Amino acid sequence: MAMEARRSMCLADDADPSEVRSRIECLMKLFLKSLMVENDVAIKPLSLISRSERNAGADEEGVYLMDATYEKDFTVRNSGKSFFLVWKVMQICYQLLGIGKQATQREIFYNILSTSSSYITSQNQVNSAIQDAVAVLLCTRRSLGILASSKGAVVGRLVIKEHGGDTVDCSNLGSSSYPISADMNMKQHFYSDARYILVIEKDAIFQRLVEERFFLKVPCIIMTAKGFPDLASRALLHRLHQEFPSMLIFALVDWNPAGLAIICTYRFGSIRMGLEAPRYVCDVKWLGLRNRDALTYVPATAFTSLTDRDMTQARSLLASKMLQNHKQYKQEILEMLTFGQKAEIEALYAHGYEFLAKFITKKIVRQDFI
DNA sequence: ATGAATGTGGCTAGATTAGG
DNA sequence: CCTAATCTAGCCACATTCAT
Repeated sequence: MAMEARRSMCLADDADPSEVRSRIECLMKLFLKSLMVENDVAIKPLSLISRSERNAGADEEGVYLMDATYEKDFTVRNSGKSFFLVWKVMQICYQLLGIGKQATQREIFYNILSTSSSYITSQNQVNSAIQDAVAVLLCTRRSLGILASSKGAVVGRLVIKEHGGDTVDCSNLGSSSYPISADMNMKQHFYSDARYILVIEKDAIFQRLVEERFFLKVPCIIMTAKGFPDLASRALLHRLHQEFPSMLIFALVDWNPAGLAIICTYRFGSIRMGLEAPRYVCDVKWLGLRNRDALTYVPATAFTSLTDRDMTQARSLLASKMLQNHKQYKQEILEMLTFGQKAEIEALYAHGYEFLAKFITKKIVRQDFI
């Protein structure tokens, strides 16, 4: 305990390209030096911030990592591949930064596939190598020139002025929405007269609200990441939160453990990306569906039983560090476990298609969120 | 031809297992 | 204890296959 208390919070820098490049050069020099020591040739291991639960902490602001490290050693059996991939990622990033370009995870995957295909079998390996690179260099993915590709969309009372000069009014897109692009970085300017930001779990529900032009009735910005939030959507929400700190942010998710997990990812971030988590989190409120909503509005036939997996996820959420100070969230999930059932947002359609908008409006007016 | 069912892939988180 | 490697799960988009 005393050991942990002494550990300090660790954060990845948003360093500029030359700084990142010099960190990579520095590592490479140390690596080469280790090979040239007379009578004691050795391959220097890489030192990374540990992304294990033990090295994580959580406070009101969200998840963070402390400074415990581990060594990724080329000479240890089974570690060679992952050791190589981290270097490979750093090499690609070094080149990207040199020419001032950026690439998505997917592009980096194909890049490695085309040059060193025997080292990888799936994108997952490259993704974790990228996270390892962040943990070695202590700089953000963005500063490495890695873009987070996105599946999210945004609509409503938001005007986006591109750096180049193009202006998009997200309240005037007809029945379409504005895709959250991978490089929504610090260059755009945002203008808005909204009072709320609505984060919707499911695209189908999002589309319904777009169709009804819900943002005309309630002054809001509506966004969705279409399922589990990707980094780009989280980054946009974080940015909007900073631009418009007075706007309240609400999340509308299914009434199941995964719904809360989605809220937690927006609200607290994740341990895996703990070094960057503080750059993505924002104060999301849980609007619905919650226990009382489900019991009040969801017809009995629309409930389904919690699966083993749901219950595992629920228990893991209850035990997680980030929820320890959030009694209300824990209470909700406990009640869900007791009830043993779950329900989807679509279940509200039992009261007609217009009910969804009424439901959301009522919840906001009554300040019924946690 | 049309629309439903099925499969694949991309993204995320987390669980599991083997091994030190 | 720890990590690496591999799976699973949920979400969606998109493509393919299958039955009408």
